Amino acid sequence: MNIQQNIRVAVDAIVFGYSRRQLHVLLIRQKFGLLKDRWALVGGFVQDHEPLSEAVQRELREEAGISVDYLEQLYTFGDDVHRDPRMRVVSVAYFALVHTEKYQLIADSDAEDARWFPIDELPPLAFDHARIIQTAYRRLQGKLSYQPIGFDLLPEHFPFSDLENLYCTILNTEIDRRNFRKKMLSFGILEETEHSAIQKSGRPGKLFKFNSLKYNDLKEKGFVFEIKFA
Amino acid sequence: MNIQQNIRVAVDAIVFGYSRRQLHVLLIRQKFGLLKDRWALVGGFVQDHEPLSEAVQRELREEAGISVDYLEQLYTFGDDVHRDPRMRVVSVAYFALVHTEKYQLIADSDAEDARWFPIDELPPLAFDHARIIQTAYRRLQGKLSYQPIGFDLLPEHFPFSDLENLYCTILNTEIDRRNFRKKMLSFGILEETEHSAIQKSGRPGKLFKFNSLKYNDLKEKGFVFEIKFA
DNA sequence: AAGCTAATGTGTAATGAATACGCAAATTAA
DNA sequence: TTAATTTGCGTATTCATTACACATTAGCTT
Repeated sequence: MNIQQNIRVAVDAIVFGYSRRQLHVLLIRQKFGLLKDRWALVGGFVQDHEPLSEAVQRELREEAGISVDYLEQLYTFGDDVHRDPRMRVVSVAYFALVHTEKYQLIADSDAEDARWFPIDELPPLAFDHARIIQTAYRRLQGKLSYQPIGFDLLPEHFPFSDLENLYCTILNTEIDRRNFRKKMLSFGILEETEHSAIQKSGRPGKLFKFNSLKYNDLKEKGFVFEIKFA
Repeated sequence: MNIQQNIRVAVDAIVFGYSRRQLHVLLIRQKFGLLKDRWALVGGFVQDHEPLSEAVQRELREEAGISVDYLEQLYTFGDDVHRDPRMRVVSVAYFALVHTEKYQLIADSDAEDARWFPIDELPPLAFDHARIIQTAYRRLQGKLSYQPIGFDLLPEHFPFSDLENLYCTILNTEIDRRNFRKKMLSFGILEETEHSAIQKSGRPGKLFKFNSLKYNDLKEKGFVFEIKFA
């Protein structure tokens, strides 16, 4: 096999977090090169004997100090030959979600020049990263309607209204609170805890937790977690 | 940017065809190397200044002499560092569909060592291509239920029963003929033609054609072409 | 030509899920 | 105490899916 190639393989991670009723994306500030000080996705070149998904996790650790709760391959960007002006780079993008607890940790430690941005207040981005984020956002919206993926964005215990708000903001739609609750509970993947959420006003709500065992059980049986809105 | 990398980027195409009530996959016989005479997917290395999708089309032209009607990126296989025993190869797999007319042309010209295999009668395959085909097959099954993608596997004019059989065989399920017809027609993306299909027995059926203009129109408006089965 | 078989084409009742609400209960703030 | 707010539960209506029935039109057989 004698084919010489001059193409680099990179990975990029679109990490989503949710807090203060907003969807956030993790970005890091470029430290070197032409695009110094521009904001960009976490990412970098893959090492010769490193599986792609491990490369993502390594970059997330090195550049932002986090490990994620959900990771899946999104898309490989390699049709634009000049994505990176310096050389031909094919980038395998991954789509990641983190629980809001970890979220806080990172958001506070700004030392590393890693920061969360609300999805609708993104700064100018390096390369084609704006487009990549749009692709990831659409994927998130799509997945949310037939997979209970939203729990990876919430803390372990949460009031029902937080879950409802998450769906509203990410899908950018209005939901009937009562029907949403009914449908979501009917899946049988939520557990009521003993704790309650104390609030500024109104009746205190019970805290729920996601039961991943029951979820996996149902998923194996081919159950579909479709959730629609009026 | 000083990072030396020794990873090759390849593309592979999973081409599906449909005929004689069976789903088929296009394979080519390896002519060189360790895996000589093994069957494999159409594919090869990407050239330095070539977009990924063009690389796929080039390989399809060079190795099988076809152009496809539908092409979309499937997944990038690069977690198994020894997929290809000779070196590290990251392969971007594409998922393709061809109309049955073209199908016949290829199937007859066996000269190039390109052949169609029924999906459930695949020969031993090179590399991890069996796994890749399984991934593609599942994607096809998934897509079929919410996108009218099946028309890319049929000739321009077809009787309704052919469409129904396509759904049955690919999804491996039984369908109520009457409800399927009703639902499919309700989308408004099919046109009745003047022609009829003459058959061995039974009342002759009208031939239909897929109206891609209407389809694109509805798709833009966010219409969902979901089709379920009992 | 009459009758059988096979496939198409249309209709309709029954079922079940999604939707649109109403309203009581539990808490805080005034 | 009262108003405001949020949770939690219930129910009638609407709409889509499902399960069928049956007439129609052809070829084939006798």
